[in-house]
Formats: sequence, C-alpha cells, structure tokens
Amino acid sequence: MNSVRVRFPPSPTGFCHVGTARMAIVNYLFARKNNGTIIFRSEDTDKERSTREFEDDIKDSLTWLGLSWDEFHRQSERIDVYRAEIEKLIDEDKAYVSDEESKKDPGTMVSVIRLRNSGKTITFTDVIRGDISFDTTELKDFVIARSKDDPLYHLAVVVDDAAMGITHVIRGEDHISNTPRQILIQEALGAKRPMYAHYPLHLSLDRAKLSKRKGDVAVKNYREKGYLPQALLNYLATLGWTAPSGREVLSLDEMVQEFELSDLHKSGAVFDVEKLRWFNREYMLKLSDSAFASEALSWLENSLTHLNWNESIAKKIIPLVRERISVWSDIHEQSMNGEYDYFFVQPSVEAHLIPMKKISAAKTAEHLRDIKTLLEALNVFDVSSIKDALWPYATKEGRGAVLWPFRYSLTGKEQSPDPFLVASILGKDETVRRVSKAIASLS
RNA sequence: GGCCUCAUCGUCUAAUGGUUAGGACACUUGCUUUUCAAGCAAGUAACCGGGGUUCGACUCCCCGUGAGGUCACCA
Repeated sequence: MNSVRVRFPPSPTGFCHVGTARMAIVNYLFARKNNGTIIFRSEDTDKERSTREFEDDIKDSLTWLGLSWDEFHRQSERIDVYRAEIEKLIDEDKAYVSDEESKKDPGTMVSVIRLRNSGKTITFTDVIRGDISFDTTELKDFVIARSKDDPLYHLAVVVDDAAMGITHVIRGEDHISNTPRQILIQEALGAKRPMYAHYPLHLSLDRAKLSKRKGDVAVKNYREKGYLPQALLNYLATLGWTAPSGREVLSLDEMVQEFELSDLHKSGAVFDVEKLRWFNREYMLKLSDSAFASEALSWLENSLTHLNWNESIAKKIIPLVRERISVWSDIHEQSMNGEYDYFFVQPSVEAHLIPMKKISAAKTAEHLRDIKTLLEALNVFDVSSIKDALWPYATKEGRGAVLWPFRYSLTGKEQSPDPFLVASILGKDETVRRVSKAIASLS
C-alpha cells in the first residue's frame, strides 16, 4: 500500500482565512492519522495578487494553530516543470495554441493555450459524497495556460499533484465543479487519479459562504482578539466533523486519534461565534493560575490606560477577572466600560442609590456606621474575616438592607462582585474611607 | 438560468428500519450566604412537503420545495 500524501494548497492572495485553516486541519488530521506526508504548496501563479506577506501570514497562522507540514513548495518556482508538461501536451496535440481576442483587454489579441476536450462524461468517487458525474461538453476547450511560461491554476494543480505523488485531494466543496476539468487535464497528462474528498463549507449567519463583510474571517483577527489557538483549532475541526467518541473538547492529538475522513459531514455548518467563545472559555479554564495571571495582567495594563497603573491592585483582581471573561479581549471591553475602575480610584457615589429600595437614608446611614465600627475592629482583613464579622449583623438587620449599601459604597456600581471580596482587595483603610464617605453623603 | 451538492431543536449535532428523537451552545426558570459573574439543577425547542417501499420509516426510493456551491485569459 502506498503511503498517504496530502497537500495544503493555499493561494497567498490574502491573510489566512478560517477556511484555509479548516482545509489545513482536515488534511492534517487525515495525514497524521495515517502516518502520511503533508505538502505545503503555495499556489502563487496569480502574479498580480500573490504576495510573500500573505504567504508568511498563512504559515504563521497555521503554525500558531499547532499545525505543521513536511515539505514546502512554491508554484512560481516550478515554471519549468509546467512548461515541459504544456509542451508535451501540445506535441501530442492534446492542447493547442489559440490566437484570439483578449478577454482581459478587449480589442487586443493574445495567444492562449487550450486543452482539447472531447466532452465526455466524467464520473469520480468522492469519499464523502459517493459518485459524482459531470457532462464536460459545456467546458469546451478550456484555457490551461496564458503561455508556456504562465500556467493557470488547473494545470499547475494537476501537474503538481501528480509530480508530488498526492494520494488524497481533500478540499472544500467549492472545488467539486473544478474536479471534472482537472481530471480531464490529468487524463491528457496520463497522470494517476487521486482519491477525492470534498467537505462542506463553513457558513455565516445568513448561511452564505463566510466573507469578510459578515465578520472576522482571518485567523489573525481571532488571534488578536485573544482567542486561544487550541480553542479556535478545536472549534474549526469539530464544526463539520464529530469525533466517534462524541467528545467535543479535544486536543489536536486526540482528534488525530479519532479522525476518519468518512465521518466528515455532508452539509454546511454555520460558524457561531458564541460557541467559539464557549470553547475558548473551556481552554482558558485549563490555563494555570500563573499563565492566566501574566496574560491577564498585560491585557489589563494595556486597557486601563485612563488610570494610573497599579500592579499590586491589578494582581489582586485577577481571580475576579478570570470568572468574568471568555476571551482575552473581554478584559479590554470591560475595562473600557469602567468595570474595574473602582479598584484603582474612588468611585463617584450617588446618594440616592446608596439605600436599598424602600429603606430610608437614615436607616441606611445607621447600617453603614455599624459596618464601619465592625470593620475597624478587625485585625485580619481577608474575605472570610470580613464576612464573619458582618454576616450576623446583616442577617439580623436584613441582608439586602445592609449589604447593598455597603457594596454600592465601595464600587459606585449597581452591579459588581460581592462586597466582601471587593473590601478585601481594597484593604481596610480604603474600605473604611469609602464607607465613611458614603455616610457623609447620606446626611 | 445551466450544472453539482446538501436538508433533525435558533445554532452545532447523535440516530445507520422499531428510541418517550439523545447531547452541546444559546435562551428561560430555580438553587447557590443581597446585585453581577461563575457554578449547580430543571425547562422550552427539531425529523422541509408529498408520494411510495415495508408489519414498521428521521433513516431506503421518487417528485417537489428550500439552501449552498459553481459556471474566468482568479485560485
């Protein structure tokens, strides 16, 4: 049995698209599962749109996701190979040079190379979909190269797949209709037909092909927003494929173990950012405390630019941040919304919001004075001692009536973490200061 | 429009002729030492339509309908 050889054939005409990532993931899983070889082939025959910058971005993005490959080729460096094949086709009269009016520049004459097409019906077997047939008459004698030194996509793909010994062509279903013309070229070349597998595309909310206008489609967008590579990888892989074990959260190695080409779904799946966020949170929860803290700290520092940076306070709020985010950029959004400001600066407190509903200002002031007294008596100021000191009192007087004003006095916010936690982070002096200030504003 | 492909909760999916049609995300509700978050528990919600085949169809066949892809001197 000949060993499996697959390819990653991105065209470097844009930043790495999630569809490119998905293509790579599926090919990677299949190849690694079968101890195969992966060939990264930069399909840059379109000289006008291809750039080295995009090629680098695609490599970086795939590597970031944890993927790898075994060989690297660039089509622009294989022009001699294509020319030899084109000349062979012309010599054998399977292709011919045609002088005609340019479609790109109407009015000017060009000569292109067309494949002689007998118009037969091509039937191929798709691993995912079964047999697919096409009548190729309407393809006519299609163009395979602009000149002997300027091959077009279909020709280059077929020549390379044959030269590189590709055994399995695994790609999106947008290529189904390209397959018959590639088989026609293959047969003219006398090349062996590989196995084909066309998986469905990922869709946007409106069920159309994912496009830039409808949201983020570049891997780098997700990377910049603070998604973890394992989460994006896991989501992209399982959107359109279900592991036989039924598990949803899987590492790359675990996916390799469970992967079967025939388990790929047949219908397109909508890319749902909410589900991606859930995956990301799952992976964030797996991070060690120190790994989480160092990354969170840097996001906080870069987000709280409107405040004087205080690293010791920032470190104290890390556990609380951890419960509240799914993606690193959530830290930025929450910071911009001022959700953490009160830890760093005194909040502005509105007197009428201090009392809990239906409790008088006088009664509330009384509660706050009692709280202040209880707090001042504490020697240890951690969450449990604060709670132990206040809980009996709050239970006796009414928890909401006591705790709401206490929490609001400390945060100036109607929604926030609980007051015991906030007080412990602020420290005894600052806590007492804020309670005193609230009492003053009530009178 | 031609050709090709596809069709289970809002979304991702399980089921391979016999199930009270299961799970996940989201959502709703409740619980969890006030609020928020997190956590826990419960709940709402689906077989595109019509014909067949069969003792029996989500599962098989046909016809509709709908959705997507593709029709380059791009890839």
